[in-house]
Amino acid sequence: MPQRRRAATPAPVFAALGDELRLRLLARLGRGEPMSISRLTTGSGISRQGVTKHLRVLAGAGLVRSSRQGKESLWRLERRRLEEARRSLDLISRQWDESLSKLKMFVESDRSD
Amino acid sequence: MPQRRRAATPAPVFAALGDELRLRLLARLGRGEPMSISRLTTGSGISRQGVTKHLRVLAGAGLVRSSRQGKESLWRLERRRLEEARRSLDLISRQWDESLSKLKMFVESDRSD
DNA sequence: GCTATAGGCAACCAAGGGGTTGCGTATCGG
DNA sequence: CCGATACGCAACCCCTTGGTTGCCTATAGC
Repeated sequence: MPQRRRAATPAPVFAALGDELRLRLLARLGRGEPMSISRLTTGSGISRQGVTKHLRVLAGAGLVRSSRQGKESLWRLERRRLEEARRSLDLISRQWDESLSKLKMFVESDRSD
Repeated sequence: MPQRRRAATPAPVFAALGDELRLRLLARLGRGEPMSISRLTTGSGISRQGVTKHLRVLAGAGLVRSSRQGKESLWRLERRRLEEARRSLDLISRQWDESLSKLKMFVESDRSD
C-alpha cells in the first residue's frame, strides 16, 4: 500500500525554485531527456561544482532525481513535486476566492487571533 | 548581471514563497480580510520588525500590497502573482509532458547546447 | 495637552547561500 | 597501462537574509 504522507510544508520546494539558474536547470531537464552534470554545466555560466550544488538543492526539495550511470550521473525531473507546489499555490489563491464570496454573504465576521 | 530576454522571471516570486513564515502570512491574508502589521505579528512568533521585513519581501515580489489607513497600514493579498507563479510551474511540468510524447514519437532528437 | 498604539529607520549580528578552487577517485577509450 | 573525462569532497569567501534592539514619528483617544 502506498503511504499517502501528509504534505510537508511547501516552503523548501519554493525556496528551491527561487533561483534563476535552478529554474533554467529545471527547464532544461523539463525537456524530458536526462542530462549529466557536465552537460548541464555547459552554457550555465558557472562552474561544474556550482551546478552540482544547485542540483543538490533541487534534489533536496524532491524536484529532481539522479542515477549514476557509468562515469556520469544522469539527472531527471521529478514532476510530482512540481504538481504539489502548484496545488499549494492553488490553495492560497482559492482560499482567497472563498473568503471573498463569504465576505459577500456575511458582510462581517471578525475573528481576532 | 545582464538579463536575458525574459522580462519577468518567476524566480523572485518563488524565492519570496520559500519561507515558512511568509507562507503563513500569505495564508492569513488569503482569508480575504486586509490586516495590519501588529495584527499579523500576534501569533507569528517573531517581532513586529521581523514581520515587516517579511511583508516587504512579499511586496517586492508583488504578492501583497499595502495601504496606509490612519495609523496602521493594511496589507492584502495580490492574487495575480500567485496565478502567474502557478502558470510557471505548469509550464515546466507540461513541457515535461510534451517532451515525453515527443520522445515517444521521434524516439531520439539530441540537441547539444 | 498627554498617553498609548502603530509603524518606520537604522544598526547590528549570526547563519546560510552561491560561488569558487584544489585535489582525489572512478570510469572510459586508445 | 595511460590519459582524458566525469564526478565527489572539502575548504574558503563574500554577500544576503532572517532576526533582533533602540529610537523616532504619527495617529487616535481621552
